[in-house]
Amino acid sequence: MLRRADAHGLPRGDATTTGRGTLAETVGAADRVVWDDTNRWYPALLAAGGRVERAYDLRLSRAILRRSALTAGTPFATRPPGEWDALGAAPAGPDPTLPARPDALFELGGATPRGQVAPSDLDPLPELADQLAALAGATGPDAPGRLRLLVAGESAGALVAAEMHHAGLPWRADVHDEILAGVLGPRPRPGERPARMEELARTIRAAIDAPPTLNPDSHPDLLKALQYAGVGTRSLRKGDLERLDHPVVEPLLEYKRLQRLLTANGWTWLDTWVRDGRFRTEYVVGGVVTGRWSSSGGGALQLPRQVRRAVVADPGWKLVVADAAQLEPRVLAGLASDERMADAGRGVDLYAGIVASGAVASREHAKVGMLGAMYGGTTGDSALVLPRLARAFPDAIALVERAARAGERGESVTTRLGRSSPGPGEAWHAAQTGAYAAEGADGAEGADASARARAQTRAWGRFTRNFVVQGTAAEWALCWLASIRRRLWELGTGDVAGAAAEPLARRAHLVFFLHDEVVVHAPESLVDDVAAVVAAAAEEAGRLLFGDFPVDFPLSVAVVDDYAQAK
DNA sequence: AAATTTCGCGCG
DNA sequence: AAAGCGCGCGAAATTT
Repeated sequence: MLRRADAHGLPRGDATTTGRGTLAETVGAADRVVWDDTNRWYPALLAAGGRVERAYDLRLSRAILRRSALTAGTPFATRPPGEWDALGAAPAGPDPTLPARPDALFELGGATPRGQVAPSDLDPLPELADQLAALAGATGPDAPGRLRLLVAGESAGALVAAEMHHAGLPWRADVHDEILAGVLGPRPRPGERPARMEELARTIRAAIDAPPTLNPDSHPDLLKALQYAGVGTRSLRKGDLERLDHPVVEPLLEYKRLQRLLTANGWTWLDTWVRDGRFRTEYVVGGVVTGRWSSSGGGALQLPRQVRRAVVADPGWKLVVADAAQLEPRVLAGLASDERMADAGRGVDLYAGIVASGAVASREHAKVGMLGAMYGGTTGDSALVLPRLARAFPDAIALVERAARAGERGESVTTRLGRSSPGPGEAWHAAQTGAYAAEGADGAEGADASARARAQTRAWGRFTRNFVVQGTAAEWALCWLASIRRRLWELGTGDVAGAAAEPLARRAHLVFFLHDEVVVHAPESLVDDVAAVVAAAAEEAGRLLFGDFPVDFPLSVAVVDDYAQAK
């Protein structure tokens, strides 16, 4: 069931019951759609050549409003969990241009996974009314406005995610194969190691006098063999191995590097995830508690730099790659209204600005210091320069410290637009009270328990410390994405061949998003406009979050033929 | 045999 | 021993 709504999100006209077949006609004239789950409707609509201008995603918005501290006093937030809370995300797709995902558990219209409610059973109208009431009842500075912006951004993100899945990331399988063959040797037969890796395996065995049966992929066996050969290591981590002085280290690190490429982004990956020159992943909007996106399929948010050369624009097209420079510290400056940090960020390089302010001696110190402040680092250079940063930027540092203390007390924290962190959970509380009981007891066990509890306390403080920054940065990114999407559409079609029936075929469109970075696939004739669009959108995002507070969000923008050229 | 855990590494 | 935040994924080991 769908419902027409006006520009304020208020229902207009009668409810419409529709099947997917008639969806394109049904929403064709609507300026805004409210639906249970973007993933359930939008892929088919896109496949039918449709597009939605604006949407309200009830599932995603509900998740935010049920937990937000800003709506905590409303009946909506305090009601016990209901059917809408059990609503699982629909799978993205099916996309007619792509065969079913190899591991797809179910298809649209098929069985509903255990424990999840089929959305068709639920009436969106009362749910929408409830959510609008919760929004209206939000409390705090600018409360309704901020939360409305957040749910609008989250919903727009869902549109972007579905559209990116539909369009796919241009991917040249032949270039990818070239990269693999260059490093690993030609594609081996199934079950065999690539030539270069087999060679390295032999070198590794020779260096530690191991039998030819030693499989370097077996951690326990390899670790034992290393210890037997007198290589003093207790792990196989790259960082640990690098510190060792032994002839086996170099071939072993090289082997691991190749093994990683082969298993994560090798020929199997190519066969599985690239079809007809496109890589399609499923973006999971709000997949991270902080509001960041995650992805499912192909490890899309971990594409190694090594293979990005295979991301190539179509003939007559370019990739416009834009990333926000030092997004998180800038967001922190805005969150804390720290004018001195905002000043330091006036240029393209905030860390250089911090050095210029005299707070620290080097860019590296500025960087590890800020990262430590936002992550809760307590060791090394990061801890060393923190006091200097705290003196130079007291407001910013105080904000993350407050967030950490709140987490240590078991309280939740909230982003700029109103996304609140989850509580620490039962095990955490149990450890706290358990440790309290153990304090009185003598002996190593009591001390142990309370040490563990303290470590957990601090760990949750680091989580909430980071939550406010990472979560607000994710909100900035949502606003950025939504603005880019709207502005790209307004650019219209480029001077390029393409099917007229396909809305994106001749328009610049988003094809990739990675936390603080976007890739737009654009007809050559539009690249200057696209570069202007992403910059204007970044400015708009900053204004939406921080109003008149003068914090800048500069971008680095590259117009390239392949993704690897961007950095 | 299937499900779950461990380790490690890629990305921001 | 733990260790600065957030993730997804694959192979081998381990458990059921």
